[in-house]
Amino acid sequence: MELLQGTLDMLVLRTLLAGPQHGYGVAKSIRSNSSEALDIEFGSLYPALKRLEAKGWIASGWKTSEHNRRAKYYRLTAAGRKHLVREHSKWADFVSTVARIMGPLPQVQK
Amino acid sequence: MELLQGTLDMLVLRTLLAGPQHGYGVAKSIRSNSSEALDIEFGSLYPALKRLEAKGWIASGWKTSEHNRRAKYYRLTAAGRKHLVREHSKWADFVSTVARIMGPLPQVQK
DNA sequence: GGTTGACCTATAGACTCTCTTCATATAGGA
DNA sequence: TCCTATATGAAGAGAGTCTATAGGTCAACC
Repeated sequence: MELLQGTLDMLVLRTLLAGPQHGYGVAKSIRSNSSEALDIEFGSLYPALKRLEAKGWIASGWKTSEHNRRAKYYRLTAAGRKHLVREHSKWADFVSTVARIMGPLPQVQK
Repeated sequence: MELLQGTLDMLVLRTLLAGPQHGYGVAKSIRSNSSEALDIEFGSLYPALKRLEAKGWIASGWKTSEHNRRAKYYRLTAAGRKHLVREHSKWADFVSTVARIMGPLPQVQK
C-alpha cells in the first residue's frame, strides 16, 4: 500500500516485538493497529520477512496456528531487537528533520 | 542520501514554494535547511526534477545564475502548489500512523 | 454424506519506480 | 591550470505492487 521504503521492515520488527507470529498474523496486526490505515499487501510482506530473516533480525519455524493450519512463525532475534531500536531512532530523526523543512501544514479548507 | 521514497519530491516542491531556483540551488537549500542532515545527491535530484516537470508540478526555463552560469530555473506551478498541500497532508497522516504503531522511542543509554 | 465455498496461510515471478553510483560535459573565475 | 558551478545520462540495486498459484480446514448447505 504505497509505503515509504524501509518503513515496512521497521513495522514488522515492531510487531514481532510483542511476540512471535506468522506472516499472515503480522499483516493483520499492522492493519488493525493502524485502524486499517496501513493495508499491508501479502506480496510485500512475505518478501520483507525473507529479507529480515536473511539479515538475521528474525528467525522462523513451522508450527500449527491457532486455526489449526500450517504456519511459519517468526520471532525477533537479539540482533533484531537492537536493529529495531536503531531504526526507530533513525526514523524519528528523519521525520523531525523533514518536518522542520516542511514547516506547519497549511490550513486546509473543508 | 537514503531518503524514503517519495519524500524527495515533496521536499523539492516545498523548496520551490519559497521561490524559483535551479537544481543545484535546490539541493544546496535542502542540505543547509536540514543542517546537512539530508545530503541530496544530484543523481537523485535531477531525475526527480524531470519527474516533477513531466507531471506538471513544476516548470523550467534557462537563465543565468547569480554566478553568471547557465542554469535551468524551476518554479512551482499552480497544480504543483495544490499537489504539495495534498502530499504534505498525506505525509503527516502517514507519519502519525506509524508513530502510533511504533510507540515511544525506548530510552537509549548514552 | 458429499459438495461447495470461504477463510487461512504461503510462495513465486514479472514489473515498476525511486534512488544510488558513476561518468561525462561545459563554462567562469582565480 | 584548476576549482567551482551547473547539468545530463546510463547502469544497477532494492523495495514494493500485482497477480497467479497452491493446499488445508472448517462450516454451511443440499
